Amino acid sequence: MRESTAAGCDRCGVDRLCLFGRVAGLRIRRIRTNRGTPLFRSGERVEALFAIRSGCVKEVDVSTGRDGTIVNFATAGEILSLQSLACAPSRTTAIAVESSFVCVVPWNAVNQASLSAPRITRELMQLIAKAGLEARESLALVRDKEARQRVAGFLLNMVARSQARNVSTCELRLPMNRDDIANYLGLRSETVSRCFTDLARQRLIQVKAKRVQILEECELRRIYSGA
Amino acid sequence: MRESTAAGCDRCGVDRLCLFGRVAGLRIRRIRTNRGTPLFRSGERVEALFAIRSGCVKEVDVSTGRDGTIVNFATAGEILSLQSLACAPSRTTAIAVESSFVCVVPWNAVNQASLSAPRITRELMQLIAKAGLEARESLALVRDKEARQRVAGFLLNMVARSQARNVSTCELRLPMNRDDIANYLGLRSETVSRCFTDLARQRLIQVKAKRVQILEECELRRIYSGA
DNA sequence: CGTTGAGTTGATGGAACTCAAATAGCGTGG
DNA sequence: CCACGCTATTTGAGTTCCATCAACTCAACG
Repeated sequence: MRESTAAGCDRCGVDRLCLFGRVAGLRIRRIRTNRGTPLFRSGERVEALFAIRSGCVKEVDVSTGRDGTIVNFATAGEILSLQSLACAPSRTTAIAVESSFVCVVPWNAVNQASLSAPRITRELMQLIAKAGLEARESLALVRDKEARQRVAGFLLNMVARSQARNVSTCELRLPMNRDDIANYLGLRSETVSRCFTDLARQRLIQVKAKRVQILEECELRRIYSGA
Repeated sequence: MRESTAAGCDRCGVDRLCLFGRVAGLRIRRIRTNRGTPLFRSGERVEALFAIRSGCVKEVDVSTGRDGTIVNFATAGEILSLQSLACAPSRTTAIAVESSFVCVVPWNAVNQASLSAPRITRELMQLIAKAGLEARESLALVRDKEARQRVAGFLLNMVARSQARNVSTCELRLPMNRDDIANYLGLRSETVSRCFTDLARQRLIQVKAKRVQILEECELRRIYSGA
């Protein structure tokens, strides 16, 4: 709809692609999704790359029984469907956790652009590899860790990602509800809740619904890495 | 040492790269590692892509306290260090689980080759994306699953990977010991052992040390996906 | 035959799940 | 503004599953 370098792109993780894309004439569409609305569904062929401008989108693996498992939360500045080029139909469904603005960059446009500029190819590969590393990190987050550690790690991760784009702050707004957090961490919402109150009782954090303040980041980090 | 298309390359996951590489003059070194020997260590800059020709190599995240956590087993035909281009120093250490033969393909050679042939770039991206997807799968394997399910899923995964290169067979040889399996699955070796005997008691598998026969794959699959 | 290391089995406690009930938030309409 | 209903979250009690620790089996080896 708009020019790809409109206000906010400088904080967007895809900005480099956008800049290169502008050179090659990349067309970028922006869409708005409401809470609960899917960006793409499991089984569909994903033809585009989704860059989250604002809001939060969860990627859900619906193949694993029940209501599926959340494999990733993508927040402002992050990119979705990076590994979709590997398998024709997507294995995940992407659902907005809250109202979100998303840039949609068609894959063939990206590929076009990357043909003319090898640097784009390189950036792209690094982004894909990074997405893989993040999957490994969330693996480390849930395996061998008990509930308190997982929750601590989750908070630290959210803070780090929030600080990557905002000014350094310890005030955190969690876009998703407890059930989603629990799902993502392989726990139950009750357990997550207990951990929150537990950490709050120790004065490491302060919780008020979706607002969390990190009071003792160091101590939290100590808990995460096996207190 | 040898020509890259020597006997066995047709079963190797990297064969396409090798073939293209031959065109561009890729130099491929082959090395042999004994059990316990590291291919590369955490913190080192990984300059090459490692393709396992035979044997088994485990990738260990040593940052997570104790003796580290195994994030991946690479067996014949699979490729290691695909996401190393995303972060300068490797976050994992790669250790041979048994005596292994490995092809070492320098990254700059790969990049050279990919400059001249866009198809190689594309293959490479798909391989990297696939590695990311596999990380997500192993995430699904340990999260929300109880011990029996994890072990069942592990066996199914090993069988599938073994069948991808051998003739279809239900006879399986596990290259790694129980501790490594337990580590990989986020369990204890005792628990893995119990699950094995449990599944064997149900006549779904037959276990004899490192040799496992899959008797009822369907039933195993049923257990994996939440019996 | 004793030693060593890997693997199995048994007994026990603790962490997290389950079910259930209480409480807090939040938007809606009176 | 307050009452209402709805949902999200917190808290409590009982149960299950797995980690822990320890004993035991088995095979390989000198």
